[in-house]
Amino acid sequence: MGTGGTKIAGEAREPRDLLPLTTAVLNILLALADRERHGYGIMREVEGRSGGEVRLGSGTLYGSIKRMLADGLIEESDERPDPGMDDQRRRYYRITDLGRRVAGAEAERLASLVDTAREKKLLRSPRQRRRSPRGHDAGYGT
Amino acid sequence: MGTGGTKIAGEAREPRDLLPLTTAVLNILLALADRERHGYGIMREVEGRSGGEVRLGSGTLYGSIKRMLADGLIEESDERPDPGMDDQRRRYYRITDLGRRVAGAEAERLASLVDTAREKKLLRSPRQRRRSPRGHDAGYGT
DNA sequence: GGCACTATATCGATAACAGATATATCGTGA
DNA sequence: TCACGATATATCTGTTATCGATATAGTGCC
Repeated sequence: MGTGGTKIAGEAREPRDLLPLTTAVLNILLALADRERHGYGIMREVEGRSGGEVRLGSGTLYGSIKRMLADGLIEESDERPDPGMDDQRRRYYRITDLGRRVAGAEAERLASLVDTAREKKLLRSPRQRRRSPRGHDAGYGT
Repeated sequence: MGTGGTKIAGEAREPRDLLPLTTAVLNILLALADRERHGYGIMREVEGRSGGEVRLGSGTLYGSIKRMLADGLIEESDERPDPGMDDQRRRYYRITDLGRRVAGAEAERLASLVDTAREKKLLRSPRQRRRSPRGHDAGYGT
């Protein structure tokens, strides 16, 4: 995953063996952190959360999902979270405990880089809030 | 640059054309933020700052430097910051204004991801300080 | 002189990426 | 009912970044 990571696919049981993550993988884990979603729903959540700036190509999305399944970061769900709308093409995914720990470890790693950037005066505001105008989870995933 | 980035090498004049950055490129920019350094010195600064966890391979390092020069993120310096120790093999680099802006923009992007991870309860501590036992800039670069 | 460390650079194999393409289903409205 | 745009998954191709190995050589010290 890293582009630049040390990991043994399919055998890793500890978060650090899977780090660092690519932005795509981290974004997918973040999208799945609060609820199960299907691939296309993940795509829209990421795009919505970033205000349209981050976009996952379908090749990146489905390629990442395949690898993440093999690594045990996510797993497929049999449930249909949206009973009223049962599109049979959809495949839903759920984040695993390992996925949570890996995402947390990666976020800590990034937070450390951000801290360094602050210390070295590369970030203007010491603590800024930039969120998109509207909520980032309105309707995605259904 | 990204693994996953939209940029036109050599033509970009605005930070966003160069985003997202790879971890390697961001680390190099952070290492150069407070002083000029040569390649090997960058390598040790990154390793030291992360407590030995992040390591830049030489292929990654010099390949990144070449691209960053082409993109105008860094430039070569003629000065010898360490007069007493003048190793002629060394090539020193300096961060450019563009490099500063790009690093800042990237750090903001990452800070946004970290915020999302906090909101979704993937980070235990809301604000942690993890620095290596000793200062991270003791002696590197000389 | 000999040796470890410093220092830059390139090469090959691998992995991840974007975007295009393929295929098919779904919802809506003419 | 049929056409169409949006939804949805999947694969393929070309490009790029990465690691680790390899090459080459200067430096400091005993």
